[in-house]
Amino acid sequence: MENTHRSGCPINLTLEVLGDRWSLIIIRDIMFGNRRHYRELLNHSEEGIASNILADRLKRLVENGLLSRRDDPSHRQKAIYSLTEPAIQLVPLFAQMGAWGRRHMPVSDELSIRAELLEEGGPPMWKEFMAELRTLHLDAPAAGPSVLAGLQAAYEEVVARKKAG
Amino acid sequence: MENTHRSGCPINLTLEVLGDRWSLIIIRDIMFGNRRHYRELLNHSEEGIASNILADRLKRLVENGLLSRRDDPSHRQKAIYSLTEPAIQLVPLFAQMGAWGRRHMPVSDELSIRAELLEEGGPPMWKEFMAELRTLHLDAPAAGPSVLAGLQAAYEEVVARKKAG
DNA sequence: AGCAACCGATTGCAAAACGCAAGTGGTTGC
DNA sequence: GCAACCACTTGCGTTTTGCAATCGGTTGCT
Repeated sequence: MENTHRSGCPINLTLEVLGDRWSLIIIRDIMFGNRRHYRELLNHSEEGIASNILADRLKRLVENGLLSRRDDPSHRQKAIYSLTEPAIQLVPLFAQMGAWGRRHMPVSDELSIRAELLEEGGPPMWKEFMAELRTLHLDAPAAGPSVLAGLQAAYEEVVARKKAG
Repeated sequence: MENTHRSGCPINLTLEVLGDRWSLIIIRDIMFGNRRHYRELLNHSEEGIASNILADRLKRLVENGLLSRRDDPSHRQKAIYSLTEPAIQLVPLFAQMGAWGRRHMPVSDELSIRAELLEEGGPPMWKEFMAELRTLHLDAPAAGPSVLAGLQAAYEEVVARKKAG
């Protein structure tokens, strides 16, 4: 028993694992941006995470069972980070966080379009998205059209429209 | 422009306001435990928050518009903290956090019964609960039976059963 | 074979946040 | 008048964060 918890409350325990300023950012980038390597997470980070923080969080998230890490067969030094089933089940939480942020915080258009679609899609879309994440991260059999591709296309359309207009 | 944000992403902005180990704990205690005074939050804290951290978080949450603070007419020194509408709209987020924690973390029975009921009740119950919170915190007109009382009764029943059994 | 670019981190260091215990100045009830 | 209570604050040692530079190893290109 290395780990002593503050309390057995579900909300507290969730906060003990995910309650900091970076853990969910990293999971978000893996989930919605399909960034699977350390270097991708570091260089494309919208929020500018520091390399030591990223390394620490990846380690903690793997220890806590939210990510898995395996070697990349294409490069002896590369590691591939994947979502685990518990992390995939954070989709509804992300949807609610996005919906709340969109309503109450000064979000930007291009970065909130995905949250908007995810909110409008509701639980059926979340389930579909989770199934897709399982095929990407857990080697589950693929099925149906891609929610991720739809979200990405919508994002790129907003970016393009902003650039044009 | 006092505040510079890491990015305009809704999830990031939500984390900038709520992404620490205490802010949501405090809102949870006000929301589900109806603790409205500093001393109540401090002394009945399941997780043992320190007094300076509590003071700092209350200040920040008021500054960020999640709580409001007003004088208690019954005691010149007492302050009453209330949820604002943005904080009340965190109910679905709490429901998802509780559901996730219950599935993936070592929760205790008596502290997770409320999360279970909130999950089972689904969006209709959340809406009802939010309406009730508005009457408690925003002086909205009261209506219907009390979700909060139901959650509290269920919690106390589990506690009593544990004590007896 | 040599070399630049890239790989996932690690290190050093200063600043900020945290956690604990004690204390502050004031109010209330008896 | 006095103990209990009120919302906080202070001091201080520990931990975490953020930033920049660096590490030893791998890869692709020539």
